[in-house]
Amino acid sequence: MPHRRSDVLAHAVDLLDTHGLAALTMRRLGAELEVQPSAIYHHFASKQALLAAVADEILARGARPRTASEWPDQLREICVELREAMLACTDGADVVATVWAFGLGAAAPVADLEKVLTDADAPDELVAVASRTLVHYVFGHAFEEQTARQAVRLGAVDRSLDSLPDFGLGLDLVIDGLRLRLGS
Amino acid sequence: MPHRRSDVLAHAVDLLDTHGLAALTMRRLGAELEVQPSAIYHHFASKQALLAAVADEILARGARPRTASEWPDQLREICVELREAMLACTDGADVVATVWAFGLGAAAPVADLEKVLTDADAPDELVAVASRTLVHYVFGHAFEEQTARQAVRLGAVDRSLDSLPDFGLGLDLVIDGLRLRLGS
DNA sequence: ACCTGAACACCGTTCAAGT
DNA sequence: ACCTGAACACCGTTCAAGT
Repeated sequence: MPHRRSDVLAHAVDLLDTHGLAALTMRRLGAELEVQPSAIYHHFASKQALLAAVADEILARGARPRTASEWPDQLREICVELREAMLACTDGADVVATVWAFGLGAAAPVADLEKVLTDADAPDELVAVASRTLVHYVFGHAFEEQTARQAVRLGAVDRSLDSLPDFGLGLDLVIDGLRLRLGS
Repeated sequence: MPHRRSDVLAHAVDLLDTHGLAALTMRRLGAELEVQPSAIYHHFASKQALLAAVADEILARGARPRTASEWPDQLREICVELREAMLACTDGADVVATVWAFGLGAAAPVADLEKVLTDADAPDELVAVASRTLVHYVFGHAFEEQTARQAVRLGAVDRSLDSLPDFGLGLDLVIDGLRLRLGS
């Protein structure tokens, strides 16, 4: 029976979560689907396009109802949701951050942050700086945490995980006088 | 005539800077050195080990005299130096951030930040949080900027570069009440 | 619409053997 | 100490052809 694009995508996320980014190859994915690698190109133009869809899917799966009413809380809510969506999938931070940096997908969180700031009547320039700075922090923190965990799990390295600070611990970002509270 | 480890490393950085991370393969590097790919394994245990050395070399080449006397300026000095070292080499941010996250190298900037904060009598916990937060910001910003530039240069994407905020523009980080000024 | 089969041009790594 | 040559087990992608 033929596969749909969504089947291919679901198997790709599965493969990523189960065996990591290195195992997410067109050939292994083909094997998983019991199909020739070339068949995947019917659904996705390239591996990059597949990864972009995977990144969006990781974010979609992490979506949660937003409850905060004040904009500083709304910003933190978006950051925490982004962070947890990425950490919920093996190598999720790597995939999402890379796809976003290439401008190929994973644009929703930044768009959401920008909307909150715009609605809060922040000046345009600050909207761009603040939302990017926030995702830089979230990506950096999540990527380090996830990578360090992997490295330790693989026994590749003896880095202590104790020194990894919790997310947002006591942290504020102040951009042009606007204070963005991340700490709990 | 035989090559030294330093020759191999220099050619690796060259290859990275000239043709990007995708071109930095053991086989191409071998060809560049007019040597079999397997010969590189005499100097480096693996490609990962080579990349770690490349990351350290990128940072070493970006080293500059430190002139600031106050600790907030010293922190910014380290961040700017790190940033510029990474941006000076094609895919430098990607290589340095990845090697650092894996705990395989590129540890000097964080160690320097920690030293400045320790000398400024910051409490231990804050030293760890603050220095990591700073590099997360620097890595995130540099990685996005470098990747976006590449994507545009390759014509892969039509992302506007205008919206990329300058580094540290009007930005302060406040961690447990300690204000770290990045903006100029 | 969805897939096969074969091919092309690559990878990192290992290892016995050479000088 | 430094390298060769050959092999192993892989990659992403293309494309004519099939159903």
